[in-house]
Amino acid sequence: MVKNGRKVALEVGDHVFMQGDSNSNIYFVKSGLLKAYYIRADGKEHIKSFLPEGSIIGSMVALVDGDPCTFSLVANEPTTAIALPYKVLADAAQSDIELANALVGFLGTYGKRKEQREFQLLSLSAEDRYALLVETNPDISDRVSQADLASYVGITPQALSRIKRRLK
Amino acid sequence: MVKNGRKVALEVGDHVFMQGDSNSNIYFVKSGLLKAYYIRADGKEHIKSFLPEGSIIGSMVALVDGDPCTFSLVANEPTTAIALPYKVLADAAQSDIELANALVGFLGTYGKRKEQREFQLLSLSAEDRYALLVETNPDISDRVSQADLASYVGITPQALSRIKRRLK
DNA sequence: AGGACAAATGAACCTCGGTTAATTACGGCG
DNA sequence: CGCCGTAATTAACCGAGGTTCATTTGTCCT
Repeated sequence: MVKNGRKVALEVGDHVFMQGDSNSNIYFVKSGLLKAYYIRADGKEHIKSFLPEGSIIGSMVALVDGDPCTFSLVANEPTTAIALPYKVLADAAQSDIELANALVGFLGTYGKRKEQREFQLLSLSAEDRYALLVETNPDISDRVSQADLASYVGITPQALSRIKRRLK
Repeated sequence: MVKNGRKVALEVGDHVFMQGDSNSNIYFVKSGLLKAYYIRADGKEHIKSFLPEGSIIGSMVALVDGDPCTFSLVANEPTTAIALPYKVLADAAQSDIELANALVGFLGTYGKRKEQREFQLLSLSAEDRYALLVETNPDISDRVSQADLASYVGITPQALSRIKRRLK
């Protein structure tokens, strides 16, 4: 099924889609690193997640309801990915039990990830979230800028710098 | 399918499950109001979500991986719900295409909700989150205590009191 | 009506992170 | 090597929210 997808090659800074676009594809990241982020009305950016090779991503509301994407997706490194329209997947799943269950697996994993993120944002301090990120994803924290790390944690680069000093 | 579930009746304060329990049921809230919350190591509570009648809830990691529940679920009003083991659902979905697609629908909706919550926690101030809650769920904000509202928004009751005053 | 307990508000003080702006690394690259 | 643009750090100030504790407002109960 995935083999039917369209291959996408991206240079650093290329966007897969922008917040507000109509785009109901699911993307399978083959190599490189994507960055998903929100832009607020006042222009501030907030990083939603990092998507290294092996990740699967799409805007849930765009996939499920066909609404405009709620975030932007950009390449942080030269990246290759496979694009597959969700509708194709969902339609095929109507008659393909195996595919339907694969979809269940994907959605379950996605829900799990978001549940963890919700917990972290709700119950952990910025310092704890940073420490957790470094501990669980040392590779990621090496591959992105301080500013992006800070944005992911939900603070400014300056605050992250302070935290790093505190942690000595 | 849902008819095969076990009926659960709860008084105010009764727990459906506690954080750390093994419980891989999906619950369909028929009437009343449930409250999902995390307990941190230091004893602080943080409300994950309110589940009024019509909601569907379960601990995603418990459902998908069989891990201990990551949060507690308690009745905030006298509540009736239907409990259905996720495994039963998932297994039945292996051979029932319609059910599999219903499951896809549930998981998609769940992912959407969590995506929105992530956005709010990451990009909105406490004041904005409170205003948004009152605007989109006026019923909920009437049915729960100030302390619970504050906990959901991610602040203390005192801070919420200040915010309300600011908003006059 | 009065009493008792919980919920909500208010005030004083403190801390963390935001803001702004200056300063110091750290690459390319001519 | 020195220049320049970007990233990272540091500092000074400010404001939102946390903490603690006191006070007020409810609400239920008899």
